[in-house]
Amino acid sequence: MRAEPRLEDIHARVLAWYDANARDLPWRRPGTSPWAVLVSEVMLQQTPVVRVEPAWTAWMERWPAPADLAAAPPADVLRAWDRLGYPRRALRLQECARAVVAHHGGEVPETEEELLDLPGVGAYTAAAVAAFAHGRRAVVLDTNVRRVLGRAIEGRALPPPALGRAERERAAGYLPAGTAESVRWNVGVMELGALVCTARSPRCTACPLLGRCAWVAAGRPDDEHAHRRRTQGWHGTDRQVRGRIMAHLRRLPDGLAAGREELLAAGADGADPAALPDPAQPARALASLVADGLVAAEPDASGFRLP
DNA sequence: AACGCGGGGGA
DNA sequence: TCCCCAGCGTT
Repeated sequence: MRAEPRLEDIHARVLAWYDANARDLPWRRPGTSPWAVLVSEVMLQQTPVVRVEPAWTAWMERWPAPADLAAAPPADVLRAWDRLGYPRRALRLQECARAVVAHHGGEVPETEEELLDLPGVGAYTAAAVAAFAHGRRAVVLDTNVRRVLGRAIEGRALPPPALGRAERERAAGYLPAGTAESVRWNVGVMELGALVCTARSPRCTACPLLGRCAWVAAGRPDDEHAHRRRTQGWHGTDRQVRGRIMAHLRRLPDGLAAGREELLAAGADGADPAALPDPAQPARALASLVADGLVAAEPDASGFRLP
C-alpha cells in the first residue's frame, strides 16, 4: 500500500513546526553523549523539564560518564537528586550506570532490547534513548505523543489511562519510514505536546495540525475517561511523609546519623507522630524507605542515614 | 490491569 | 485547590 498523502502532510507540518519552535534544551545539543541523554530521560520521568534542566547540568558536570556515577557513594547521589522526586529513580540510575560499566564496556547499548534490561529503563526510555542518543528508528510513546495522536487522529480529549497494544501499533503506523525523519518526528510530536497540545488549555490556534485535528473537527469533546482518572492525593499520604524523612536526611551533615524519634517527627512535619490521624504512619514510611534502600539503618536501628 | 511512588507550579 | 508532569517496577 502506498503512503497516504495525508500522513506525509502531517509529518511535514510537525517537522516544520519543530524546526521553527524547538526549545534549546541542553541534552539536545550536538555532542551530548548517549549516557547524558539517558540521564536526562530518567530525570524526566514524571519531572517537568524546567526542574530537570539545572539538575541535569550540575549532575553531568559532576559525573560525566557511567563509571563516574557508578563509583559515587549512594548518599551523594541521593543528595544530588535533591527534590526531583521519586528518589528511587536516583538509585536505579546508579544501578544502571553500574550495569553499563559491567555489561556494556561503559557504553550505553543501542538496541531497545538491551536498553530495556537496564535498571530504571522501561519502554518509553528505551525507545527515547535508542532514538535520541543513537539516532535509531523507534516508537517513542510518552504522555505528550499519546495526547497529540489521541487528539489529532482519534479525536479524544486525552488518551485512555492504560497504554495498550492497539494504541502502540497505531503510533507505529504514524512513524515515518526514514530513520532520520523518524527521530525528528518523535522529538517534534513530543515538543508539540509539551508546548501547544497541552493537557489543559491547549493552544490550538498555534497548532500546525489545526486543520487536520480530529478532536477539533469533532468540536473538542470532553474526556470520556475523566471519571476513571482518580488523582493520587498528596496531603497526608505515605509519600508525603517519606518525602519529609528524605528531605531531613539530605540536610544532615555527612557522617551524621539521625535518631529514630527525630526522623519520625520529621516525617510528621515536626509534630508528635502520636497526634496524627494515623500514628503509625511515620514508622511505616521509615520502614518502607529502609526496605527500598533509600535509608540505611544502624545495626541497632537507633540511627539512620542515607545509604 | 492496578497500584505506589515526590514534588512543585500553573490554571 | 486541583491537576499534570519525556514512567517504572511490582503485584
